[in-house]
Amino acid sequence: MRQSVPKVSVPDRPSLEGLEAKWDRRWAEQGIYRFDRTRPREQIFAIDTPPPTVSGSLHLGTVFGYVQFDSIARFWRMRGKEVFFPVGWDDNGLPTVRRVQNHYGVRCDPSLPYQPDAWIQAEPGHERPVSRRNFVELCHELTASDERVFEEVFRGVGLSVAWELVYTTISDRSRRVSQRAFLRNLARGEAYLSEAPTMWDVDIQTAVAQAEMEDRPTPGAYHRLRFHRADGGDVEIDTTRPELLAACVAVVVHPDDPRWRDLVGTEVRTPLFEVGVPVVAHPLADPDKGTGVAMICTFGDTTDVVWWRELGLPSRSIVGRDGRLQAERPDWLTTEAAAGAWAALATKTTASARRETATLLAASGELIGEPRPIEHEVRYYERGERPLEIVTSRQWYLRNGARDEQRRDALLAAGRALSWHPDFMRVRYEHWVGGLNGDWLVSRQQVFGIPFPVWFPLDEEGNVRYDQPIPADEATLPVDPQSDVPPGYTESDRARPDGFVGDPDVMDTWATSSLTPQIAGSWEDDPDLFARVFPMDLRPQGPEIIRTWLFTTVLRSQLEHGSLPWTDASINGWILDADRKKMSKSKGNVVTPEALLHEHGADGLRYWACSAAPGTDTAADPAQMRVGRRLAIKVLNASKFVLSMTGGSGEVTETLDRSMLARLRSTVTDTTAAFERYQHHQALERTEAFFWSFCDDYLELVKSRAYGRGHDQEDAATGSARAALSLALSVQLRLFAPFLPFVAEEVWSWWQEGSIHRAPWPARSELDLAGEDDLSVLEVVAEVLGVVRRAKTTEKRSLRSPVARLEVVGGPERLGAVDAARTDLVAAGSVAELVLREGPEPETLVVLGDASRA
RNA sequence: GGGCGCUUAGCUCAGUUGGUUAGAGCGCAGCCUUCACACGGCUGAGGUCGGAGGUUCGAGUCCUCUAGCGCCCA
Repeated sequence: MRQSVPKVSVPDRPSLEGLEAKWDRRWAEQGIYRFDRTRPREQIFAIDTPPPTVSGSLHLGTVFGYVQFDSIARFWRMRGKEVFFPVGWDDNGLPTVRRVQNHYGVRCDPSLPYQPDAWIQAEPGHERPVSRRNFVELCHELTASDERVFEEVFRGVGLSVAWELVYTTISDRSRRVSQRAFLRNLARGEAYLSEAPTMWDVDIQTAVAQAEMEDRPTPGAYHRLRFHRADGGDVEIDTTRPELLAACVAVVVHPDDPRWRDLVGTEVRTPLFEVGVPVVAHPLADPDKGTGVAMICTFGDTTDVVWWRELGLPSRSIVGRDGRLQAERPDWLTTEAAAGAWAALATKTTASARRETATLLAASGELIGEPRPIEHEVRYYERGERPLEIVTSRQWYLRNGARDEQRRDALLAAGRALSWHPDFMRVRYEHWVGGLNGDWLVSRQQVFGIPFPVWFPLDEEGNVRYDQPIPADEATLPVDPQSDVPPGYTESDRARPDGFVGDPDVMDTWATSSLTPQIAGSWEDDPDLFARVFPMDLRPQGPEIIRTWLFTTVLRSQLEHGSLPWTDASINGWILDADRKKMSKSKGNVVTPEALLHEHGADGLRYWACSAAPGTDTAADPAQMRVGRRLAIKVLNASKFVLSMTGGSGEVTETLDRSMLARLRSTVTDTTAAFERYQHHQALERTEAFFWSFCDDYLELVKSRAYGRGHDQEDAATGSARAALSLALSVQLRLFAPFLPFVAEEVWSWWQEGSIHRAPWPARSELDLAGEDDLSVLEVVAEVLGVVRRAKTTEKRSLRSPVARLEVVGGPERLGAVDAARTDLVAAGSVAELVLREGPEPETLVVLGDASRA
């Protein structure tokens, strides 16, 4: 076991200042993290990284997650794998639209003409209308500058990203991949167009998918309405949505409810509008709610949709896409009273129509009592501000197993085949897949997004033939059907009878994000690359997007490739603020990564992130970052010390040295196993624990010998210490490299060639120790040294003060261990006389020297 | 209402397949300065692992019930 030491160049006062900038620049110059695409698949570790949503600032949670799996990436790279570590920016869709509106103070008005050389200044707070194309240009402009800011942060925290692989979700490549995948879904019958009731955001004016909805407690009120029976009696019905009375198509009771059995099959008349509606029975009617009778409207909530569909009821829609009651009187309102009531409600928003309806009902005597205020859960778009309405519209859907048991089972099997870290996250996937209640609605009515690559023919009367979509030719992708022309037509055919129209909708952002492996791997554009990286190894992501990003990626991969997109998924936890509250902009408790990076340094911030277990919610704790920074400084100083004692070369012969290396060897084993199980926090903890005992005990014990005091410079014992120190430092720096890449690289550069981040991961074989002697020596001697220190501290002496007599009592093993390190122990403790005595109980007795000589 | 997770020292958290006196850091207390480190070092005090019951030779670690918190889905 020989360790040859090359030239060493250690700064006088090592410091963390400036390391980030220095090494980021050198890594870029030397292409340390560049992806070598010539390597075969089995030598590649491919990561499907989450593209952060491009907005004003990078969320700390994004940095937290990225740092964690960067440590994994660095481990595998040192392990000899070529790591495919791309990064993408999600700059497509509503968040970008919103940001552009707010940043520039503009809104998109598609009716305006394009202004080619418009110079639009940022005037937040305004709402200046601009053309669609000008708006899209602003989207590109702003996201490009946001992305530069994001990249700076990512570089600042030392992510080992292959920057040549960067992609954006609005780029031509992403458009091409999204559109191609959609065309294939369409060709295989997995995508279809359907006109159906749809959850609709009335402000943003777009359809919303199940995955993007959430329930929020919202104030409402029960109104008790008087419906009229044919025999002259009344039926009382509670509703929270009286404004939908004109849309009432039936009233419903539970089939087993004895109170209303006679009513079923009869007809009742609605209040105000005097429309006859049937009384029907359905098990979803809750006898305990209100009077046990509910009105069915088209559509007040999703239960209405179920009743409407299952009972074959007619459609009487009155709410428009703008969330207002329609202007013209519905043709089923025929009486004079009905017309009068409608006139008072037309064009009102649902909220004000609700109040007006209550007034009208009170006046007609058909409102019983006062409305009773309640708070109930109401469905919203997660980015929206008003409750969702249900409107009927034509949308694209993708089959996701909700209506197909075989497909659903296949998706559940995929979830079981995937390795989850932590494992319990799998349950969230299974519940989501098991609870899907409809196919995936992928179309959105928005300005900025990836258009559907289809057109529709018009018949001789100018009607759109939605049943005969014209798909784009794959070779022409990406296309914009608003400006491009379908095969076999010319631009002059647009919007003419016997001509065509382009599909005006864009895809849901998840319809693109679900294809990140295909985008990053250049599916079809670069088949050689794709074959080398797909299926990938790891999908790291946050827990909140299991039902969206993770599920949809599995779905698309299964539809297109019939395989899982990756073998492992690692789910990181939430970031909470110091008070353990979830960080959010509205609470004003968001801490920016830039500020933390500036204050604690990259390695300090990384230490905090890597200390957290996968899947565990974690507080943004500055104290933990300070600890990390302190560790990095300690690495600098301890390394400087170690390197001051190396020189020449030697062989590790001393038992104490061998004992230290044996412990390091088991640290390497544990750390490697932890990384292989995606338990980066355990790897860090083991490495750190070894390092501190290395500094506190081994360095203290060995430094006198390593200096060569009282020996010739080339003494074998000195040579042994120096070789062991040198080897231990090399191994420890490499163990720290995934967590503290800057300080590890800095120290490495003092005495080694090349980057530590391409150096081999420490192997047990480097620490192969011949011989069978007792390797617990360090443990025993460190314990004795601890007793000596305690004695000095208790007596308030300096640790350098002399010990007159040190007596160690114990069995032969204990005494043998102490004897093996006798010289080191005596030197480290300033011991005048060391006595070993056999005895039944281990004991250590310290007699301090004369205090005056201390 | 269903599901998942968490509950370990004052605080923030580790604790792998159940196995010797339950670990770390912060904070706290005391001590030590200049020959690696004051952006420091050493030493110490402090938990019986939310509660109850069970399985076991043995449980923080498995099972049942229960309380509180968080998240997801109804």
